[in-house]
Amino acid sequence: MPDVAPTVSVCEVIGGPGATGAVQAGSRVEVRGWVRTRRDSKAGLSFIQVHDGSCFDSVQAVVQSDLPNYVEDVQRLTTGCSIKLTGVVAESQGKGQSLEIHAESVEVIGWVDDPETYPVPAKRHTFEYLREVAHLRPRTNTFSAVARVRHCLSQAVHRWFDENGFFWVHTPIVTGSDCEGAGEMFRVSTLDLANIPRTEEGDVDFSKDFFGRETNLTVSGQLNVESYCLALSKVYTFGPTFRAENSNTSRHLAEFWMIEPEIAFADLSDNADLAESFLKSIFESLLAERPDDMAFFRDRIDKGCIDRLEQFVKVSFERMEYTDAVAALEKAVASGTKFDYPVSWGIDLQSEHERWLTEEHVGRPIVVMNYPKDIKAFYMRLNDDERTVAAMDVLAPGIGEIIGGAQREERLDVLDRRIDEMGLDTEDYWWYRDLRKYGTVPHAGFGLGFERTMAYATGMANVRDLIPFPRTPNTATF
RNA sequence: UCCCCUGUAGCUCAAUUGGUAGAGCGAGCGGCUGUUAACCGCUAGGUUGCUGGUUCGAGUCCAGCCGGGGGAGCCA
Repeated sequence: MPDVAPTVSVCEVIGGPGATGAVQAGSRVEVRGWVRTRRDSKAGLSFIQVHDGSCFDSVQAVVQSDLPNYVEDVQRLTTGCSIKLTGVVAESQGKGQSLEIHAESVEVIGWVDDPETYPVPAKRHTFEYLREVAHLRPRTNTFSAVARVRHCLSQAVHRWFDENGFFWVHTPIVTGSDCEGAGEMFRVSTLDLANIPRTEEGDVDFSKDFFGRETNLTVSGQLNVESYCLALSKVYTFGPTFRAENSNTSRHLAEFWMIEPEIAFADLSDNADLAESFLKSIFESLLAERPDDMAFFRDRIDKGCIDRLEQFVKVSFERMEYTDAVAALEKAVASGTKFDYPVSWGIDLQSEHERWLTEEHVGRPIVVMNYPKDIKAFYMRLNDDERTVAAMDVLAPGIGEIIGGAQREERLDVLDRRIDEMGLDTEDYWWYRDLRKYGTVPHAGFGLGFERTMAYATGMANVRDLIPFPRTPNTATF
């Protein structure tokens, strides 16, 4: 018997997703991880479930009572203890797993001081409770699965863009642009709050601040990424985004991650094509790479999640003009469907309308295109009808809007007119306008909320449970 | 920010018309078992979110505050 056993992951031992197959029955290995449960048999052995996060399932270690530290250590193990064990991988005699580890030694690395107070014992917990122990919730089945899915989708995002000729652009987190216009912003400042410098007029004197001007956390990388788009043709951002809106819903976070591709020499239809093939691809990757976690979400969280994704990657998105969407809604109202908000051309679609369109009307993802110009941002391209802009929203059943995007206004005169109409100041957009002065091209892009995408994929109902440490109004504990 | 619901043991919840708190899970101890949401028995554990009020008496009624959840708006 060799003295050294190679250290391997639980995933390698039990042959989970992505395992290399290097570990077979008969291999002698070392495994490190945390105890999920311990079951004693008075026949003189204990069963320890060990997880290390490398895949969904834990591995069962079978420990005989003749180990020297069986009584003083092994029989005192409780949920959450960290251990290092060596042993031989073997076919299991019991049901529930095919392979297990017959332990030759068990070393306790870290005890759980007081099992009575361990916040995540092996029992059911509500998600609300687990948010209060966000530092320990990744040890639960659900949150380790969420973490792996998050990683898998993140990698799939970068891989897809890379393989399709996109460049990842790191747009700034701190922005001096006060004109991003996508909601309330968090101020970034080093001014002494107890002693704020004032101008002669009595206003806050931001020239004394760190950047010599007013700065905030970004609400979108779009304006910045457009400049790289008009040089590198196909670009994207993927990073944190901050909104200081006082939003208290299962779909909003103050800090969330957003994916924003931007493509040059492209129109709204190209944009919708991009959204569709991109989304399909990352979901295909998820289905292929995390069957263990997805099976868990199907069994315990949302029965339909796998079917839904399999459908999603097969079926083409429904595309619908805003005008036709409103017509469909009006027709529904005429035949008895009740909405809290009235429907007519010119309104922004309410959540209930979007839900009806995607869930009732077509039953799958839908791209709504060409919205009235008055309800959309200044930078969206004005259509020839002069009433609508080339905007699009992708709506998904159960989650609502996951993508908002548009073809951008590339004509300087029209852009200036729109800035004017919106009561904004063209001076503030000098560099953005430069992009239209010097070699402008039609271009388009969109923003995809990463946590919402995860919610759609997993069936998890609240975006607060899809980001490791959620930030919401009144909550930034961890 | 608005509307609704909610706050009792470590966790999830009970407590009849106001009469000073119970269960399940978890934890500890013991029994049993190649066990696996294990099972059986025993034990410990609560100034009922906070402050004030009504009452002989408040978990229960009232007011304010704080926390949590759901929905709306805003959006991703």
